Amino acid sequence: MRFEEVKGRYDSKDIETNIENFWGEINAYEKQKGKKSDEQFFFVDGPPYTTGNIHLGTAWNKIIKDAILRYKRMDGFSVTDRPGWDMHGLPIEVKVEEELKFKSKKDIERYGVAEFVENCIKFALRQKENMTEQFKRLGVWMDWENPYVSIDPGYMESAWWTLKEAYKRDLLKEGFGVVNWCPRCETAIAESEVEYEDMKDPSIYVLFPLIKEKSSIFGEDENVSILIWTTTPWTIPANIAVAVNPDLKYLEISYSDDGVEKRLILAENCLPILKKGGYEDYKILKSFSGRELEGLFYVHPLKDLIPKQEEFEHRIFTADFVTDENTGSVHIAPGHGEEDFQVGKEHDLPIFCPVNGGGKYTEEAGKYRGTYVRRANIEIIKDLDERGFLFAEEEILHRYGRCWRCKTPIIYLSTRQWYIKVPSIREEMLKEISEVKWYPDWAGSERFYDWVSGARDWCISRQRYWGIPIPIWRCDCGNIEVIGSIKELMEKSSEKDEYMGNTPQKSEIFGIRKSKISDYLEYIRSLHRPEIDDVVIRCERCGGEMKRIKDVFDVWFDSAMASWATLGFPRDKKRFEELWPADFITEGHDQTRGWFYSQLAASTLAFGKAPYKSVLMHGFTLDSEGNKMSKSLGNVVSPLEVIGRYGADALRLYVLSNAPWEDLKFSWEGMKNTYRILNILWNVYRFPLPYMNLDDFDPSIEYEEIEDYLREEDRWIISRSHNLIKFVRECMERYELHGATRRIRDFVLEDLSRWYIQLVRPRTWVEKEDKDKLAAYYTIYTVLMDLTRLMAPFTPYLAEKIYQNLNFNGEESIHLSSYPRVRYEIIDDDLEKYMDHIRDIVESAANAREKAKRKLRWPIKRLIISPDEEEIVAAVKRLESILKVQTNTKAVESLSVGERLEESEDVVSSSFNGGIVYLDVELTEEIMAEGYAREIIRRIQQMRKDLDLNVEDFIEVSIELGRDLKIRKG
RNA sequence: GGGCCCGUAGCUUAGCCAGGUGGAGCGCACGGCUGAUAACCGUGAGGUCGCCGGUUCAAACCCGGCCGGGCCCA
Repeated sequence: MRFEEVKGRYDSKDIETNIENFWGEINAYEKQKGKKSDEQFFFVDGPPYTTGNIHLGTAWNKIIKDAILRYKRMDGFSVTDRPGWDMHGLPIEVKVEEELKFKSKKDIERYGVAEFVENCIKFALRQKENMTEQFKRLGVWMDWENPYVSIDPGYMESAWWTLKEAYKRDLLKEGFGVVNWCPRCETAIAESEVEYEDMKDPSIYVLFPLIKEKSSIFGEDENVSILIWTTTPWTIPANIAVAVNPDLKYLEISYSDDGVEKRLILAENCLPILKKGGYEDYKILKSFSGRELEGLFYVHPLKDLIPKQEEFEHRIFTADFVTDENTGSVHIAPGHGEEDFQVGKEHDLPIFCPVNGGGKYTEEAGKYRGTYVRRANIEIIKDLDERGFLFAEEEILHRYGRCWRCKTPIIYLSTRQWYIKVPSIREEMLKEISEVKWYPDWAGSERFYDWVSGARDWCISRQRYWGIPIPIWRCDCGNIEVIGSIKELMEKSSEKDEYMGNTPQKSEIFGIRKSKISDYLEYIRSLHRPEIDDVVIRCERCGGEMKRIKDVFDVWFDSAMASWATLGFPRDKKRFEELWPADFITEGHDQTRGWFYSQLAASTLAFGKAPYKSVLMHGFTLDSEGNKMSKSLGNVVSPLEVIGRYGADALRLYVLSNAPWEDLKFSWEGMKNTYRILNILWNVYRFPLPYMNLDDFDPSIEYEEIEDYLREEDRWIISRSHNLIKFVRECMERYELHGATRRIRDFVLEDLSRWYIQLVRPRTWVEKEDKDKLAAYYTIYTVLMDLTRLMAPFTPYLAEKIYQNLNFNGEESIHLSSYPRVRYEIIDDDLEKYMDHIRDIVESAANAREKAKRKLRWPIKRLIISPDEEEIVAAVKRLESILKVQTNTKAVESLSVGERLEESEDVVSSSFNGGIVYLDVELTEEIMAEGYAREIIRRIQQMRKDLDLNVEDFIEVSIELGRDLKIRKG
């Protein structure tokens, strides 16, 4: 038996286990890697963060990548498919802190940084292993044994090199800036590490009394205050200024407060808020533009409690960002807000920030010293009220940021941090965006372009432990050294004999294989904190001791290097010159401000060039309602659960049928349906096997040998399959994976299962040697072989399974074979068009039968076509035999174009796209005989089925006829 | 509040770029086939193409506004 006959339905679990083992046995992946090609496809994997498990989104991401990489390999490219892992950063630190039940940084210091970092290494490595196993289960072929990891000293060195490039180009600066700050983790955190959610906060309106001696626009007896609004009372101790919009209209209002006449200033559109303070009676006295208010002085309302405030002058400035919401005047605390900071910088104001890293007030906050800022809100409100400055107070539910790991509400603090001066290279970056091919186009030209246009300085420093140590050494004299490589550090280090003298990491970095290193942990630790912090450099300027600044890099800086760090650059320049920049990357649309951005910034500063040539931006996975999946909503679907129920192939085909750049609303219904399609394909595949075996079909037969025996339907399905190949290839070139998969699904369902297999079935039952039957076998075989290779990137297991059974002299694995190529000469577009018409007519005839209540089992005397155009006539003429069989008709007639028939008792009609079908349903004796015969057959078959008989079981039949029927011979 | 994307039958969606009869699958109702059979196939019902306005002889499609969802930012 040439082909293994297949019993039973499509069983994904069985197939996928079986094929996974098969790949393992023959080392399929390694063999594929061994295939060399001159054509390189340098793909860079966006490294997932190693925390917890994969989810549906990361699964989709890797499946998209795998489908594209498999396609590229089959199409003859040598593919770089090294996966990456993002393993540093706060999320892991927080996990480890949780494991160790730590509450603050002090606990870490007490425990020991070295031990803590070692825990982080172990945690990250453990998660990496977990997630690798899960990705593998999706059928993803990547170089899992040899991933790039951001914690490898070799990788870290690339980050050092990059920072030094920034330094050389004067793109690195240290400066004060306002950052998102987690008071628990006591570090700056990235915007991406901030999670926004609704929170209740006070919402207060505060009067800042103007100093009349310095405010000439008011009369001498006027005690006027400017009204501001804030949801962070705790920032008022740090208030330095008030901002108004220069172009808005402001009003001076007189109102009565417990009988005392008072005056305040607010924006015209904010009048309604007077009611909030309970002041229904008021008078408008004057109006000013914001510009006229500029330069007025006011008194800090809590200056008696905060002595330091006595030292500052408080003034009104104008700023365009101020809107006429709330009061139209914004309280400015340059130490506690980005915009505030900008105002401060512009006007050279003091950056007053009386809050420490732990979120508590410092000495400078006077009365409030030692209090945790959010806890001080109530007291501050009370103090304002006692002094008569609290105009109104309420509560507000608004979105407020929390540290996404430890959930502590963040605060904004001005601190000294290290920055990459991105605005200096912004124009270069924008230019590079247009050099990149974006899929879809708007991902680059609109979304990303807009984002980069607003690019600001990139804060790269973090006050934490688990990250790439920033390679800046500083001397007390102010001199700094930015170190670009381990070698450079060793040369400059005054203790180089002790540091890294004979440790394994040195060997690794200078080219000795990792397998010789006895202790991988030690190797990784060598370049991390705290070991690295002990290295000192002799200051060239003053001869003093330079020490490393304590900061580590923002993790986004790590992954920004991926495209060259994965090539070992700068140590290995050859591969870099050969491959860089990346041909292709693909990630979710959240990476617009993430990896797409960080890579572009780093690459532009280091090479003046985008690190990727093309980018596919994909969507997010949402639940069936279109809401995001989150643990708190309880709507998370695990990819492993999906695989458990329907298999990896079905999951892959399902997610790949979604337009990549659109969000994917996961539905179990959709999964079920996709599984069903694979089952139909499975049935199509297994149906001919027994017949082929029975006839000892030889698949080595060539098209030219059998060409003359091919029926029209054979030519048709072959033509269809080559048009399919053409279409799928075109889609893949544009990364329109959904176009490809949907067209394949349609082909399987419509062309193969519902049409060709129905047409071809009777031919396989002929029990003698027959060229017509052979032609059918050939056709099915050829079409299946093309189809299965076409599908290999999408459903790698099922494709392999079918291939392994059908293949006779091809590659050992389907994934080592090449992608089908179009044979234009066997595409017959006319024939395909004709067949469409025939299918329309058959469908319409079925419709007419329904009207005439005539089952398909009963033949029809005549089928008459009234065509709207000559093409229909041609189609009917060429494919008449198919039409006859499929409509179970004795005769087919065609009228001339436009000619119609009258309906009658025996003639029913139904229109189709191209004309009208008439059925002559007159019952002749012959037709009745045939009809009843088939009724009897059907009855017998049903009884056989009810009795569970086999095909080869013989039965005895006796038939009793009703009195109207008689035996008719023939 | 801003940028980008999405909004088509009960559900999942094609069509929109290059305006001119809105297609499909699931589900539902009815039926067929009985040599793919715990499968397969057909017919039918079901659509204000998110809402409003504009351009046009003609708009699901182009333009503007609004509403709802997503991502990112403020």
